[in-house]
Amino acid sequence: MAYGMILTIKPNYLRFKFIIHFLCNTIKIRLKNKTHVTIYDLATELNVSPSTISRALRGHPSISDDKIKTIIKLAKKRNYIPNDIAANLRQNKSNNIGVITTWINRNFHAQIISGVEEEASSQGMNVIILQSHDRYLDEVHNTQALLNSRVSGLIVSLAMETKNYDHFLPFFRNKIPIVFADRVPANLKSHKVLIDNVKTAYVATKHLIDQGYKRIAHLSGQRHRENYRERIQGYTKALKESGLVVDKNYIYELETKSVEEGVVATKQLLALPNPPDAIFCTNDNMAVGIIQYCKKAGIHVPDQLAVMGFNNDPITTIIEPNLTSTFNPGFEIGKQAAKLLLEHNRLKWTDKNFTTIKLGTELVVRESTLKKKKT
Amino acid sequence: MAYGMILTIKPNYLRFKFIIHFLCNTIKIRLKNKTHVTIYDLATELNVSPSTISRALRGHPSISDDKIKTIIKLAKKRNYIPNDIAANLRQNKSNNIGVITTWINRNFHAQIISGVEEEASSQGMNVIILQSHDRYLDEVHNTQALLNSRVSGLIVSLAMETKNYDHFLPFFRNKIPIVFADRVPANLKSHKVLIDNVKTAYVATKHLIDQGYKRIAHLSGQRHRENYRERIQGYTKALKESGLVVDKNYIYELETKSVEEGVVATKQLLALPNPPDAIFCTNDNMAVGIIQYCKKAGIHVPDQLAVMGFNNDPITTIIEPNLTSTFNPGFEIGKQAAKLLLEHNRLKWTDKNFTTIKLGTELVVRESTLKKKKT
DNA sequence: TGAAATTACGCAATCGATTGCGGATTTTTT
DNA sequence: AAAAAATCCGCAATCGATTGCGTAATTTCA
Repeated sequence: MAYGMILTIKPNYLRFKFIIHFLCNTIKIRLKNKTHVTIYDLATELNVSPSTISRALRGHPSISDDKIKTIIKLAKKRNYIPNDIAANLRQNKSNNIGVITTWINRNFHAQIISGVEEEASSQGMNVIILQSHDRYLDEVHNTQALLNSRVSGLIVSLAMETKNYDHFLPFFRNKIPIVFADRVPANLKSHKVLIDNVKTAYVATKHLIDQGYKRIAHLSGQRHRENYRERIQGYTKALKESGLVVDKNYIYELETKSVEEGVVATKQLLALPNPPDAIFCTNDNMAVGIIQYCKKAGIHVPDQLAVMGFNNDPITTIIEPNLTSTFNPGFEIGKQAAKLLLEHNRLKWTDKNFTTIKLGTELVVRESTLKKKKT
Repeated sequence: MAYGMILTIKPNYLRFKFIIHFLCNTIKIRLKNKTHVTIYDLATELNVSPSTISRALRGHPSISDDKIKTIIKLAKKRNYIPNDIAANLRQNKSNNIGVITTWINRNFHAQIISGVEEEASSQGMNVIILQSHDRYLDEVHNTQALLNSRVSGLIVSLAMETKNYDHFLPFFRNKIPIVFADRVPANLKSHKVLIDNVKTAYVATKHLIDQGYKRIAHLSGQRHRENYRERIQGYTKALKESGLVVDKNYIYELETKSVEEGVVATKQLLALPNPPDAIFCTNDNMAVGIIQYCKKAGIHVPDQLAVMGFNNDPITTIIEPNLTSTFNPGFEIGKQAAKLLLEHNRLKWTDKNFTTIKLGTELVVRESTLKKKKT
């Protein structure tokens, strides 16, 4: 018995409409047990074609205003929900963009995602987020998943481990735009949104030098990840310009850049025969951890040791002494990346005109690097 | 001229295969300009049916091992990428779940998302994230988008503004499971994963009382959001049990719970004829902001004023004095929510057996509420 | 008034993978 | 050796929305 069943008639069956109706009412065969209302249901009810429904719902000019109103009214009444999956299949594109980040719960990266989400959803796009946990294999796996789900674009912040970029090739092959955000690959032609790492690190180091610090250490990430290589470059450049020696023992290429790693490095540095009088960290967490360690160890910051961070995380104004850092516009990076991506999709794909956007940063001086105490 | 074109033959056209081939090679008509390889392409090349390709790629037992190997080999060679959109349409479900949160870049919520992502991606699901910014209209809009994209489930942390839950009804109607996480609706039957807000607030308040504080204020969120109502309940319960008066002027229902709001409230509290000697905040940011304000204002924490937070954010161990707070398992909430959701999808939908998971919390005592100084 | 142009809508193919049903071979059983 | 049972695979419908092409009906123009 077919109670509460819904019969949808596909176009190629329209000619059998009455026959099927007859059969249903006679033999009471359950043809379907649907949950969602489709345009065919609406079409059957209004005795028009599905094309008309589709066009009406999207305000196509070739449908009369009367009909449009009637159709929209019925759609609401029947709780019609457009099926994006079907539309996407037909149009060979999806309305979501993928984001591969390292860790969602790191402030700076959350900022980026937040920016992406804001821009994307303002343009009717959804954001699919995957984490690589800084692992190469996770990143590869993520690209695979996003490829299968046919995202219309990809925003990536590279994992620390990643050295090979072949997993991005399918995107280029299939003309799916990629925008690298913050963690970008040096030798891959693509869209990029990032900060000027060399300059930012240079300015930060210069500030330390200007404050009179002579032996400046640098805790960075691994050199093969261009962000850190460039920061090391900027750091080195500043030292050289000021006639200071660049000591390899003063440069750490950390794996996780965790507080623990930072403190271990600090201990080693301070145990050197000629210990540093300043440490420039590549993130704020480490810097804060180091300041806390110093307090315990009775080392005065900034008099005995200056500490400088990176990213201008909210914690910079909580730790005492307040942490000098550099403001990097995470939210804006995400926003620009999304904008670039969506803009790209409106144009033709050309391999040549990849855009690189470098956003400005700002040194934020606080007490942790001020040799002369504030009054 | 058709150079580099790919010809895909749909099943109902297989019989015209040779005719079409002939025509193409003769008239050189461009039939298609495809980017992605499909199972039809593979089928044509291997001279088998698309069904065989589909089954082979998914290891269906009725396909011989030989053929499976050949097909997988060719798929790799041709860089075949399965089209989830098509599969999803056919199967009437998608492989992504939606998450509506308030703010991605708030630590606690980022933790939840992180948990969701971890569990979901371990089960081959993608996570679509949308932000409500604590606004009702954004939340409604977000549900709409996720409905259209046919997510196979929804995880929601309610916006502060939300009082009406009708926008979730379509999900129930269409049997799309919803799991509310942390910010749950009291009067809606659904899956829920959260903490015991009453108990947690009770324990926190009790701790203050035990420390000897008599006039305890509470900065909370708006009462219609059940999290905050329940925390106020727990707070009230503790006071009453200890024979302390519950003063309405001591309870604030804040809108944004920002540092600014918190400090303004604190100033008002301290200006009362009978000012509080302890403030229990519903998040850590406010609490830290208040401590910082107290330092400027020359008010000693915890001697003159105790400050307690909520969530156990990393900043609790950075501020001085360290902030007493309650550990709430954000990551675990997200993970459990995702697990519950995916489990649900494997079972039959029944309106009756909604699950509520309450996760344990933990009071983390630090200096900001210790009247007798630590030694 | 007859021809040309508009208006308004329908037909059926299409996107790409999945799957119930059935059939042709081959293998096993009796 | 005939019958029964596996084995392996193809056919064509299906999911739901979109869209090029075509046409009937109506309006405009000459």
